Amino acid sequence: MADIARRTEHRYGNRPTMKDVAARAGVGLKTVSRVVNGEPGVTPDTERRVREAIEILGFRRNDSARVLRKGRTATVGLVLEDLADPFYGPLSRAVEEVARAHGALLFNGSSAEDPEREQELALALCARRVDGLIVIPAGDDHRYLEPEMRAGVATVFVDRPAGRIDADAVLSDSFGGARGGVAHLIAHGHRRIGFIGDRPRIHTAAERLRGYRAAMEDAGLPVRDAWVSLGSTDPERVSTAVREMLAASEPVTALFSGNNRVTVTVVRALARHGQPVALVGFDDIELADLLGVTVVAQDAAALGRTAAERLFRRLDGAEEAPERLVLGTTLLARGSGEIAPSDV
Amino acid sequence: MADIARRTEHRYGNRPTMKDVAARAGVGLKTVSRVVNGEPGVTPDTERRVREAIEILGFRRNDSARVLRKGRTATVGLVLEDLADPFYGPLSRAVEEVARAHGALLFNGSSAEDPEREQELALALCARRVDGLIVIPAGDDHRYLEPEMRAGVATVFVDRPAGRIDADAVLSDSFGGARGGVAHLIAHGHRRIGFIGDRPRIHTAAERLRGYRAAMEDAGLPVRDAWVSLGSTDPERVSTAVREMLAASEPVTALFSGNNRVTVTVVRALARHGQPVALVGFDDIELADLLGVTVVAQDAAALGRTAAERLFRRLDGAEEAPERLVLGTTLLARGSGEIAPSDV
DNA sequence: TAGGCCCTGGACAACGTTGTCACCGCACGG
DNA sequence: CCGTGCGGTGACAACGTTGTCCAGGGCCTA
Repeated sequence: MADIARRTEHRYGNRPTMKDVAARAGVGLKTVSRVVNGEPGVTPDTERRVREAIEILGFRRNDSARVLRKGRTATVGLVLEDLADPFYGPLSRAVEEVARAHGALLFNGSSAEDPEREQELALALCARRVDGLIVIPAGDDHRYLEPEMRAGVATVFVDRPAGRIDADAVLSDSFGGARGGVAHLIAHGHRRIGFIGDRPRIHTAAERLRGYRAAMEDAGLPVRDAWVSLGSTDPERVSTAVREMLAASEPVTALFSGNNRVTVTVVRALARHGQPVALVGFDDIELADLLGVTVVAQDAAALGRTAAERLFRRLDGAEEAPERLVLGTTLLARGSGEIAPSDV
Repeated sequence: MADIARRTEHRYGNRPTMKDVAARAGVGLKTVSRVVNGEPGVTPDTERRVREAIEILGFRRNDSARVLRKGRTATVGLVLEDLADPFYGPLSRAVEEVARAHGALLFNGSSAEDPEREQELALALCARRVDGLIVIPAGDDHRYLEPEMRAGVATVFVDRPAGRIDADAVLSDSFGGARGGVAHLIAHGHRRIGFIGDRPRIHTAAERLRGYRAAMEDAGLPVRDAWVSLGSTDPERVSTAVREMLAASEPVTALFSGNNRVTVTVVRALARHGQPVALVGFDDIELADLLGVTVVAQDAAALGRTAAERLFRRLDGAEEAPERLVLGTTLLARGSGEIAPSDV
């Protein structure tokens, strides 16, 4: 009686366990375990009785207990920046597909570009004993993950490299992509080009800025301070930056925008502006083809897939040294990047 | 010795446990547990020794064991259709935010619109003993979840209702939204309006079709078979449907598209078509404002938030009867829906 | 100074599963 | 006819944590 009362108030509700199934089927506990796990050494008749009992009781194995015993969770965690950002959806989905192929489930979490929240999330996932972790860094110091990695949590960084530790990273070629995009504008006759990017402490943002400067320098062009704007991707800020660059004493005739969110705002701002202004954006955007927006596209799904494959190779025992993989970008010319300078 | 060897080959690598911490700090196991969980009854000095040991050993509590003991996992699962679809990103993010506020982590999985995969995923999550489940149904029979729900897994369906079981559901007003969108076209003078939607076994697709028919009937307009196209959202198929409707013996002068993916393809197809054709789409799309696409917008984030809040209310003990919540839609007039019929 | 109480700390069982090992009965070979 | 081997089965410990309960010591009060 007391026993029943205790079970009833237990939080799982009243889930049957293997013990219950065993009692019902009139067999031993271990035999149930064997049937559930498809292990050999059970007569067809016994197996049938066990399966009946499972069916009747609605038993489902408790993977928490299984994990505790086996040590592997068949679970990986993905810490990204913002699941609502259209760039991360395909990336996450690609990771999921690879995980699924390896029989693993996926935890998703957004850091909201906050280093503390990234750490909190990553460590919570480690406490859940994920087998592996894929992290899109928000912070620039990942030493907090060292004990975890030593303890066997496979870890791969994506989109941006890890800070202050040696770890796998899968990146897009931000520097080369931006350099190529800006060179494209220069090739179309532009000499005063503006750069509107994200906060420079974000690795990709800094790399793209570096690519912009490199392309300008390659062409022997100066870069005025008024042509570079870095900061949040807040539409208000970006719109202001666009307005100021177009109204500066040496106004720009073309813009390079540092990521998809900036590009969206810039496109809107330019639509309100009367004269045509050339634009190349980093990251592809849905419907950008119809709007004729030229972009430097990166393959988000490939980033996710590559990172996940590397993760599972490690989980399968590969002992390679940490490596940095860089994926190329593609310039998609659609019109906005091929507009000629309006004055000169 | 044998003990050490066994530990070493254990899959966690060599993670310290509370026992190890206790030994190191020279206290009892339970005292470590108390410190880790912030329970009272530990002198500051003892606590300090324990914390030092934790720091040195790099201990992190094993939540699998904790879960086994406590019965609650502080974990919820979200089964959606495709994380790469821009509609589901914000929804997922909204669920995550609510989960985070309740101290829970989120499993994400995509069913790829495959009922079997949906079931497989949902049951795998139940085996992991998620406290709750949010499901965007791919299938139309969810009786397989009955044992789980009886066993205490809180379950809320989103975007589409559950099939053959009584459960909470949070939906957008597909019927009303479509009816309003089509009425908008009619109000602008259209009498021959085409409908291009998703497979009709999907609840929302069927509802939107019903809304279309209702609006036409309200206005006393006939609906020709050639004006209705249902099937996959494959661009090939949708483009063909657009072409055929515009070339039919009674060609349509306006189109209503059933969801974001269809709309994207329709916009592309109409861009290739010479004459202007009116269009209203269900679901908002990024940059649709710049393209001037009139849409019936639903609030994906609100769907996710509402569902998650309901889930956690249940987890907090609310014993309300299953309920169906319907969220309204908003018609955003941007130009494409206000084009007058080209002939008549 | 004795008695009781509170505060701190630890021993032990339990959560539900899996790995190890030993047992039982039967067939087969010597 | 008995030993050997093997296939089928179950008892038991262990995974790492938390809840229960008890022990010991210091302090307060009568």
